[in-house]
Amino acid sequence: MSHESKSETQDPFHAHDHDHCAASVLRRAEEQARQEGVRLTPVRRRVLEILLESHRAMGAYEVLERLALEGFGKQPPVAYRALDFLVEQGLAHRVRRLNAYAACLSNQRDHTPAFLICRLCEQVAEADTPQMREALAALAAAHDLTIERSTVEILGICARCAKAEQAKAQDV
Amino acid sequence: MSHESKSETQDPFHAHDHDHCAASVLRRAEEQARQEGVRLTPVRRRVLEILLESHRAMGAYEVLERLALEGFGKQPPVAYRALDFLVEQGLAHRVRRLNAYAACLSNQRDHTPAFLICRLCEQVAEADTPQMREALAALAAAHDLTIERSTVEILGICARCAKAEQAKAQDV
DNA sequence: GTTATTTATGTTATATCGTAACGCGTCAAG
DNA sequence: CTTGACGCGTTACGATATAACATAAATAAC
Repeated sequence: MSHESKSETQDPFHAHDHDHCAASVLRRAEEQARQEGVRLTPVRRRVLEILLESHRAMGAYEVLERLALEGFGKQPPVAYRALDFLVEQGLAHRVRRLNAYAACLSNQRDHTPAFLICRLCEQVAEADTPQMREALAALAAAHDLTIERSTVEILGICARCAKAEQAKAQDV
Repeated sequence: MSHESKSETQDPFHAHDHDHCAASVLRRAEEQARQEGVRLTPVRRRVLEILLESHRAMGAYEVLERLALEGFGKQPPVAYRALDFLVEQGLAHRVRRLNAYAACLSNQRDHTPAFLICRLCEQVAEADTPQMREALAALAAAHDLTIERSTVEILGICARCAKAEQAKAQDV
């Protein structure tokens, strides 16, 4: 198995070493928790692992179902609290268009990436470019608004799914 | 009353002729409905008017309450349907961060503006710049994603509220 | 080491947001 | 003047999210 992945810019829409990518996020989570004096408890860690199983964004209730099966609490706050913790720590992100959560794949502590969402396979990629940061800053400046948080989400169809769709259309 | 407003880029965070701004949107709505062969029925028109009363984004149930008081239906679908219609026609936008809706203040038929939201006064401005469009396109291209829809929302504090906060702090 | 304090987990209950499905009325086309 | 599409209203429900409180575990104070 090749380890060519630059853990900086994982892109689920293209081939990557997922085991490596998941493990590296978990390692970072542990280290970060130690450093910041917060606790990566079993539920919290497990939720992160669950999110890391795929690059799909998962709804809170979907996560909760998994937790319940594994002997954790069965009520919504259990999932929401763990997810909120992960989001606060920058270990996961909330994808508003989907009312769902995805593990953070970057190494940066405080970043507000853009999300690229494939409507068909539901995979989510994050991206953080200077160009976008500048565009956001320019907008805010033009309106005299002090930025506190920003949301950038792009919904579309990834290359892999586009190709698959085309193939399907040909078959008919 | 001065009519200096360029109906292209209304900015609720700064002084503008609101009556003019609301009236011009309604005029556009009527014309557009005629042209596209869709009907701006009483409920639909009223919802647009309600949204236009302020530059705040309103929740569906908030709109519904108003409709109920005025003798329209009292059940959620009444509000959601009218709002969906307005969004489809590009006469209103959905602000995802707030789970709420705001009247469209631009004249463009199909546009996907960025939203600037003040956390304190809850006013919402829309903005559509080439720089942002390019940043979005670049992101999508970099990930081989075909854009279908995009969401850009900036939450912060507008100049007016920032000033007010400062004044309050001084008083203490 | 024991006690006090904080933090986390689990619960019940409820709020908030959104939609499916159906019946009736209205309007425009033939 | 009928028929078919559309819109409005309803009931009922599903999905998402949070408040409030009890218990247990971890950390801090003594």
